[in-house]
Amino acid sequence: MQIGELGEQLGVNPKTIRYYESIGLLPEPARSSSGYRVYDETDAERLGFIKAAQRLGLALDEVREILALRDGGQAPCAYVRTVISREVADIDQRLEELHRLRGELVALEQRARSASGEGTICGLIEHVRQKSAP
Amino acid sequence: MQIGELGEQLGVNPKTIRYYESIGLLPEPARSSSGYRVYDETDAERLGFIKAAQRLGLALDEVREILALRDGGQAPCAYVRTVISREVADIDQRLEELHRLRGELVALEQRARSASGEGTICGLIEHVRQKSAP
DNA sequence: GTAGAGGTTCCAGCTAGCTGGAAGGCAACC
DNA sequence: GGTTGCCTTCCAGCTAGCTGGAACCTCTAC
Repeated sequence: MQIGELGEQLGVNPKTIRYYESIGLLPEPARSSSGYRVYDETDAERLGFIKAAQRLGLALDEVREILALRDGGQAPCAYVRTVISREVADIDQRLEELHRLRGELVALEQRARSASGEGTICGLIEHVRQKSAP
Repeated sequence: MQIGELGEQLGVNPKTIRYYESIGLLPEPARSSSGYRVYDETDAERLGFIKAAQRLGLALDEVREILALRDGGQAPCAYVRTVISREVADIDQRLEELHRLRGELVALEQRARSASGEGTICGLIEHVRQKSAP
């Protein structure tokens, strides 16, 4: 498939795909006779992985490192294990914090639910609306 | 406490704290007679919240919105509830993705653990080391 | 009273991660 | 064969989120 289709499929701008290639996140793809980039499902999976990791707050540098580990899957070693452990510990902390944040929000919502019946006017709206007004 | 101490406590650069104030994430603090910013535990808690939310991948704009909800806690209403629900749904998705990513990494580590005894040399090291070399 | 650490404002510049535009090539349809 | 649309490279510019530096003030210790 061409770059446009890949981008469409994953919701990623073709520009971004070329950019990822330029910084070594995606391998240089095959080219058609006319020079167009040609991608396959492996590329799509990889791009999906990048986007998922990114949504979780990983920097592209970290993603690159993880992908490198994944790519060279043949003979991992002690060093690799430490890299992975660090990453997992990091994720665990994020999980915990996300849980806490979620708890806070849910508690807020409880308060919202109990405080007002179906009222649609409150000071908060004004507050929040300021976002849209310059 | 002064800006330096607050920063120290939370691991945040004083510059960053002033920046947060300038974009409305932190309220304008009290000032000492000589014009120094003076903070209390409430500010520390708020800054901690901001940093936690940020580590989870929330943009400062979103953090601002959540803080606004929190601040105006007196009379939440229907609109507020929808904002919160959206945020919670978002978090749930992130939680799920984080779990998946964690699973992948742990699987990778299993492979590492079983493949090599205590070997410290492998192709991966070279690969990963390229990061440090220009 | 002077040195040094830490505070102030203001303004400029930086990194990460894209994104837009120019200038042109290729493919497919009418 | 011309138009439309997607592709190419290259280079510049953008937003978010800081961060560094200049120029100056203030507190504390010697």
